[in-house]
Amino acid sequence: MAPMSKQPVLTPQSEDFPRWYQDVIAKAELAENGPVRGTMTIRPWGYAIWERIQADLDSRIKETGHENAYFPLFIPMPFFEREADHVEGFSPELAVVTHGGGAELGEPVAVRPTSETVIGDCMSRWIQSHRDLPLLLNQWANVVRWELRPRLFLRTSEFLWQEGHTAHASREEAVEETLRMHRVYYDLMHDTLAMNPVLGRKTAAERFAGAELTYTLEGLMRDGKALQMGTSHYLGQNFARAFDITFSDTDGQLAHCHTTSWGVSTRVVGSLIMTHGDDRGLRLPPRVAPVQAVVIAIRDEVAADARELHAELEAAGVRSRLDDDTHTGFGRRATDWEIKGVPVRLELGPRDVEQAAVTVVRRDTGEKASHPRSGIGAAVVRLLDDVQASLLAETTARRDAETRDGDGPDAVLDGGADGFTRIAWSSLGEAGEATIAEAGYTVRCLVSPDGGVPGADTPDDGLVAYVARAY
RNA sequence: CGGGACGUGGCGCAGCUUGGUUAGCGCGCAGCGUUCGGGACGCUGAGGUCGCGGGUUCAAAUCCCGCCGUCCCGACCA
Repeated sequence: MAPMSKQPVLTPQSEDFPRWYQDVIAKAELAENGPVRGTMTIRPWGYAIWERIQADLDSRIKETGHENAYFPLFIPMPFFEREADHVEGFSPELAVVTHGGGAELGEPVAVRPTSETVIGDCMSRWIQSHRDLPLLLNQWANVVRWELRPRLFLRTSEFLWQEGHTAHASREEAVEETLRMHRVYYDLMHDTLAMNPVLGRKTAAERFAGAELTYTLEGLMRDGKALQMGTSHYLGQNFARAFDITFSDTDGQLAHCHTTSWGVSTRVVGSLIMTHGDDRGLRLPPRVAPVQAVVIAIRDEVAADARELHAELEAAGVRSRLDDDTHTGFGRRATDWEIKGVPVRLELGPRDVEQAAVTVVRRDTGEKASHPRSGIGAAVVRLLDDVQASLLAETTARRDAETRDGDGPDAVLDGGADGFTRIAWSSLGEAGEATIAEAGYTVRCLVSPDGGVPGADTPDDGLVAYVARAY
């Protein structure tokens, strides 16, 4: 057998990365374009991945004391106009419904691009006293932002996400919440998705419309471009003033709340593809893989053994799938599961059965080995942990190798470099930020010199800018 | 909205310049058989208002006009 040596099914990454991305999405059956430009049909395999992310993040959100709720899709237009920066930021991508019930509406309604406003409106009624605080809410929803240049998962006019919205008595508490959720996102990405994003604070230019502070998680994709994978905002009292979210404090004084919002969307599926994928397809970290191990029965006569093996894996706690579709050639099936990114493949043929063994292939390295049939469950569990760890190690090493230091705008203008360039903010500034923008570079975030996340009161001066081209 | 391209079975394309039999090809799909340890092969078969509307003509996928849609490049974005 000639291992791993077939014609590429996908466009190689080095040849045309965007094309590779599209190929993987199509061939792994993750998603496709919807009939309306910018919309996305998420296919079962893609949705299963999202559901794993969702389940993981949902439990983290609940563990930190938040409750899920659901707010309306339609929002009165005037709501947006109450917060000046917010309207300005979102009006270009707002979808507005002008007709309903066969007639023109007296008041057009917006389709939510985000829910600060409708939720703010509720908060103003739900909060009366400091005893009602903090109010910790989250919703899972779809939102619509009319996009001019859509890309599956990365930028679609409609996408799925989770948006947390909280209200607090003090700035200190709200900031703490903002940073807490920023950290929760990091845990999700690092521990579950095997990604190692750079954590930092957005510059004024990149801040969320209506926020005082925006914290971000910036991943580095395999083509050297950065991707914002999640954000957490301290909204100050901006929305509290706009929506009259007030409470009586312990002294009986009426005060405005401090609010936060934070979100992670189906975009992370795109980042998963571009962080771990290789020329053979997707490589899913075991913890998000809908199927962690696939048992391929090579020939009909081993179908019963394969079924047993599959049951054994399930008993060991592995999300296993049996592929006994021997009608389709072995090679075809092996490649299909590879493209779909299943972390471990167990091939069972007559030779294996004869030797009371099973051929085990790990997706990340392509390594193929024969393993005794006994004790296979525990061995696969160990192997999955290994794959999880090595994907994280690989992407971390890649990020570090593609991060360099520079000084001033010229650091990127001269080099035209991929990856991150670390530049002291003091040598860049808002003028430098504008200059590099013309060459397609942006300050992804500001980080403390020691690599930590800058606190809310840490001034920009003295921080280090991570600069990159971004999606 | 500015610049460029393209709409032909599910997908990818050819045919159009020079109008003329039954609109082809690859992949995919269905049935049968041979295969099966890295995207197998053979045979048979299904599937098309040639984006839409109008015009020219004996005759339009092909020429003309209009419309619609899509994709790529620029200004915004989880």
